[in-house]
Amino acid sequence: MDLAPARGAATIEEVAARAGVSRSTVSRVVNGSTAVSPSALDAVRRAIDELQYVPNRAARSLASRQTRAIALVIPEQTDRFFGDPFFASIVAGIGEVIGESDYIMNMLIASDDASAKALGYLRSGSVDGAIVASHHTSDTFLDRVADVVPVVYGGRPARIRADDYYVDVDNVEGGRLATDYLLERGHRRIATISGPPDMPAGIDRLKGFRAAMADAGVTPAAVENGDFTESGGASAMTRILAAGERPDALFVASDLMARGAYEVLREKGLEPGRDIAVIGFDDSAVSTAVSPALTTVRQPSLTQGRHMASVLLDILAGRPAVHATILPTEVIERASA
Amino acid sequence: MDLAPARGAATIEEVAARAGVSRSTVSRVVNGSTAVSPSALDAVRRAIDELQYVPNRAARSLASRQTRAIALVIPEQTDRFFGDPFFASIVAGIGEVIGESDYIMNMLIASDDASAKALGYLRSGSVDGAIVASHHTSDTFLDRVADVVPVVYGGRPARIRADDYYVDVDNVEGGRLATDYLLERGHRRIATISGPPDMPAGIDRLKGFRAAMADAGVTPAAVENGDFTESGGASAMTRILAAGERPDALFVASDLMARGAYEVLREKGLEPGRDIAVIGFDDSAVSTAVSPALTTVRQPSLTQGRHMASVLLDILAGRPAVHATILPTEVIERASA
DNA sequence: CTGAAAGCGCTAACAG
DNA sequence: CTGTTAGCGCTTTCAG
Repeated sequence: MDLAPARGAATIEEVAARAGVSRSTVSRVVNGSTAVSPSALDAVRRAIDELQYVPNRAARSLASRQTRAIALVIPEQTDRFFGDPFFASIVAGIGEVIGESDYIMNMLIASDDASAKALGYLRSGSVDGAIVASHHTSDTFLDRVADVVPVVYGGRPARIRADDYYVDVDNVEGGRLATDYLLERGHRRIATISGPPDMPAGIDRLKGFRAAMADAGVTPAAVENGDFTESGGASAMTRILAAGERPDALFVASDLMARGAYEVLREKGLEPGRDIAVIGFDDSAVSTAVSPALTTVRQPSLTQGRHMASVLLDILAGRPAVHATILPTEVIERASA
Repeated sequence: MDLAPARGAATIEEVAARAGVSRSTVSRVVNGSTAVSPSALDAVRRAIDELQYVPNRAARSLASRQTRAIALVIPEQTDRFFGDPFFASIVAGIGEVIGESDYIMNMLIASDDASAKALGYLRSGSVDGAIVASHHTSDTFLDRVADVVPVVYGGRPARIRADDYYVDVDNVEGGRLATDYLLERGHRRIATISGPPDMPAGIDRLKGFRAAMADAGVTPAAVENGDFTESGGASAMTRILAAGERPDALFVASDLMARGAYEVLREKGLEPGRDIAVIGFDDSAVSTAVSPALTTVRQPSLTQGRHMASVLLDILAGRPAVHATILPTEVIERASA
């Protein structure tokens, strides 16, 4: 705030003057062009250093028509975003890959009330592309983003369009695996706490559950939907228990909801893993934090995040990119089922 | 991607042409100037609508020398950021206030390996100001941010400079309150699991602990530092128990660490709240999620977040802003102490 | 109330 | 290898 190029950073012009070259030459070294003589390169580097020069991003993007920035859009309320370990993994995976690129990533929490602003931002040419971390069928504003910049979705979009890009886990298969696991162990009064009916992940896991049950000729004991939160899982559990005949096994579409179910079960004097088999979905940190440790369907969220980022980078680089990537799931056996 | 202004959004020029006015007039309506005739205003609005015009942010910021964006910098590893409910509250508070302004907020996770990139971003004129959500003494790169844009720190900066702005909770007082609470209930063999020694919040809470103990003429049974994570709390607890005489009370500098301590205590057959009094710090969601519910020191994180955002908005608007805001803490009595 | 003109700081052909 | 010349899309005086 004192020495250095005063307040109001140095410009390329000043660097050029100090190095005794033209703006173009400075621009070349900044952008790593090889066509610069060693002496010029040296002079420019020194000047940049002395002036603490950092190119102005707005000017750069205006001239080059690209921003070297991507947005990570989170269409969720803040508390759900932070409350679910799933997002932590996704973000970590994305951050890892973007971190190695020369793009900067900025996260936008686009909860309902902030979606208009987020949309405006994305449409104003502020980023070269976007990753949308989760998806509700009600997120219509997202469609308008894809009209302006390349978008990669986390999870199958509610309405797939031919040129969409997305990375998903095989939720249908995961739901089926979980259900088969329960079926194989002789359970027949199987209930499920499903995900929200407005999210593809929720819909697909339930679909897998239903398919497995149908294949086995077994009728579901109960189907209640939660919203992927702990409290949502708890109230779904309460409803199931209130409904009548107690199930002997339970497929819960997310670990967090399973934790909520655990609590309700215990309140009713039912011990998970002993009185009722419970299998979750995610294999997030909560599955080992609860007791008994939760048997669950593992979904590779970190990998999913990495893939999303790679696909976007491919698109931006003009490389051929895969439209649909589906990652496998597997049952992780622990103590609850 | 088809109709509308093709790919490559409409420009102000096109809007002006369509509305039959000059660029200046379009600019005026976009920026809400009153000096526009009703008829022109109407024509421009219609044109904007038809063309789906959104001003280019780069061009705008280049010309106006402001970005209408602020950065929320998180100098933490991704897993700690997501793992600690403290950040959820801070972000929610900030988001709330920024959401009502016409600034857009972008979150930057500036973990060690990403800090150079983040710094470059902040210095490239991409934002008008920044909020730094937490602070380690090792975060020297942050000092260089403050040289370029106004910064508001969450928590007292490690080295305060005269013109710094920050919003903190009274950590020293909080540590003292917690300790006094234990002392007043007759405990004398009091240990503490402190925060990381490189974070002001950790340092200050420990300082309060020490001051209260000294005032009471009692020597601490043990002082072990954790790192504000659950596992850090667990290993600190293990060390305390291994060290010798078992304490009868424990002040843990964060709820999350207290949860870790709970586990270790139980493994050793010690029941929190019965065999050993435990008081935490934060009053985050985990304090009621654990059993027995954790007596803790409440810090108003949501409020802190709101304040941080307000201060930054004040600065940016050229309004007088408060340099240091210190928020009060209070003990919330529950079952563990 | 409105248009013309002059940049903001940078990149990108285009000559040399 | 290097400088010159045009803009990128917008805001902002300054006249009128």
